[in-house]
Amino acid sequence: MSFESTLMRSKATSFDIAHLAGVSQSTVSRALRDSPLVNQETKDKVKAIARELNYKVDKNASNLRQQQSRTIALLLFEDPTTDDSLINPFFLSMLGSITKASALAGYDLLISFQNMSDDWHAEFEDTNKADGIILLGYGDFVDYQNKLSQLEEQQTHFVRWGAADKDHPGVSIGCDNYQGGFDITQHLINLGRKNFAFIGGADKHAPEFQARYFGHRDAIKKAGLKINKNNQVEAISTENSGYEATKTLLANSTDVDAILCASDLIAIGAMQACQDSGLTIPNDISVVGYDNIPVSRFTNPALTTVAQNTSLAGELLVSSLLSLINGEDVAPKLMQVEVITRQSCGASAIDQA
Amino acid sequence: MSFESTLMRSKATSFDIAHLAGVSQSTVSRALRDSPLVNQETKDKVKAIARELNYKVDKNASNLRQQQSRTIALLLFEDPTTDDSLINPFFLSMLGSITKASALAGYDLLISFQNMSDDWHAEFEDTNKADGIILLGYGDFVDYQNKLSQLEEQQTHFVRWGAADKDHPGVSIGCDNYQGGFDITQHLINLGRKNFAFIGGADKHAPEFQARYFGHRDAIKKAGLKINKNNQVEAISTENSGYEATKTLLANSTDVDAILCASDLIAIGAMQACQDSGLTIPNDISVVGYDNIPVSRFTNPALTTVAQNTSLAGELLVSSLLSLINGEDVAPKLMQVEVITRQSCGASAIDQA
DNA sequence: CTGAAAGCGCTTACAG
DNA sequence: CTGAAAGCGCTTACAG
Repeated sequence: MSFESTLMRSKATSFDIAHLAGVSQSTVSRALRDSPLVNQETKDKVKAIARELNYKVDKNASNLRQQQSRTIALLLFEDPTTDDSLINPFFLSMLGSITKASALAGYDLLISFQNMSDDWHAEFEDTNKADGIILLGYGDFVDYQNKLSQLEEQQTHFVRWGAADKDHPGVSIGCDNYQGGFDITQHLINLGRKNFAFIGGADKHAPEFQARYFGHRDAIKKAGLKINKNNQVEAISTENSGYEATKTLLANSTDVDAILCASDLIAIGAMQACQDSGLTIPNDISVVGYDNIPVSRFTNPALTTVAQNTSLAGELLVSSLLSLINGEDVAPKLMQVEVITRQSCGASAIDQA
Repeated sequence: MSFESTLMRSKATSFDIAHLAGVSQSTVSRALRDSPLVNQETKDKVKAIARELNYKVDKNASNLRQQQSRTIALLLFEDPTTDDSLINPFFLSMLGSITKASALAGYDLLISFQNMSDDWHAEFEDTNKADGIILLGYGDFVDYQNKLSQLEEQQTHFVRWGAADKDHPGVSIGCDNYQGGFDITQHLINLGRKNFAFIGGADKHAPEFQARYFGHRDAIKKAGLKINKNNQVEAISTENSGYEATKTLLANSTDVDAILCASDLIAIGAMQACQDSGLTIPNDISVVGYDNIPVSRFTNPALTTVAQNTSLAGELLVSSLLSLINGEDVAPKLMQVEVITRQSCGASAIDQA
């Protein structure tokens, strides 16, 4: 036992202040919350004493009484990552704006991994630890969807980052993945590329990736070019998975001149695989990504990619959730995307030709 | 008003379970917490009903009664960043392990920016929202130190990432910055570099940077090389600041052949400034960084830097804080660093010469 | 092994 | 404008 724990200060309560101010505890409570019922002089006196005693309202008592927590839970999917971060860098880039938006709204932000508890669907709101939940990421969408349905059944307040789809439960905030896939493919077509490959899932287990694939496919069709189904290779969003998938692709297809990766992490692995196979990017082959993660401007060559506005995303996630908590109806939101042209697509080389 | 809010489910309480199980509410409480006092059959019955009703213990009530929150507050300094992330990437890389370590210990993690509230030094523990605080980052250490002293005075439980120093308040977990500065400079000396510059603060406003500088300086001295005081240029940890400082350096000193940057972010700006000035890295000049942030392996050329074990750091931060909360004495911890050799130092070129 | 009761520190309806 | 009282949903000392 340390010295400290024996000497532990006991925190002041509203009764202590009431005693010192010569008023009732109810008046203290009202004064501190700036109730119009309380005389200004009384307020001033109470506040002065509170300040002096370093008094802070006990959140547990206050929350219990008011049956709310003024807290948002942010649940992150624990991703497999190359480094020790455990979190997809794209989500990491939203964290600042989510934190800021929560604070500005007067809400605390609780952060946790989704898979640390089987009960994450109930853990937060049912215990009154949080008034609502923000969900970032998932492993397999099909499994995830079941959990979402449970959340909805239990009338939990939640919003999630991801693909908007009428069949999917809950309110989603996401970018227009179809358009992103279309636009960046169109960009490659404009650059003269003809034989495309897509690295990443293209089925319902990863609906964002799937929408990107559909946009990609439709841009190719519209240009009257050929689609080779064998040139779509599954990958999860990691460098390693992108590397392996690209190795597989290159072993089977020798004429590919452009690879669209479903994420920047995949693209980093894909570039490495191309280079290890003796291909020069972008001269022999274009490689582009999706997400515009911080690393993407530093890869060699710098990665052409699709940017999603993470700052706005964070704000929308928070504001939508708060609306939901307030009992308002909230529509899913679809944000615009932007193609970021750098070197890996071959834009500069070809543009100047 | 939406349909939902009218139909709001009312959560089950321990009294509901007691009623259904035909026992007292105290017994329900004991059974749910697996008290050895309760008969196994009673426990089973109570637990079954709780599961069925989707019952969860109300945290506010439980915390209020127990006068603890089982929550840790993580306070991040809001950094100026080039993108919208607002958080230094080095701290971001600790987030996963902190989150994980907290969850494993049964603690919730509250996350907030330090500067969102003037009162952050009291906001969390005094309100019983958190049992203790983890501090990551700061702007100016001198200002920060005052806040730390206040925290200590109020007997708040806190740990911080940073330089251990007997004069600094509180328990710190950090890496051996002196050694890191020494080792990477020694590495450059081994490579044949002779005229050094240091970009970053070297005074008490940034003690980690200062320790790195001292290590740097002592390595140069030990090798019998000259130290040019004008070759230390102030910079905060951003790419832009690193860029500007390096521009200033290059305008005044033409013979520098190696730059040690106090952080990777600074180094990224420094490399850009060198390249913009027509210098080739590492042929004309070596540039090395500190932190081994995710981006550092992708810069062009890849950045030689000093790695700090962020995964272990997160775990130590959490475990130290929990010890403090439990009234144990906790010693500051100093972790070892490791030089990560990549291309920007010129190792491969020179090694092979 | 179980129950009745107190109490954690607030907010707020009720009464004046 | 102010106060006395109830009650939010638990945990735990006390009594049996």
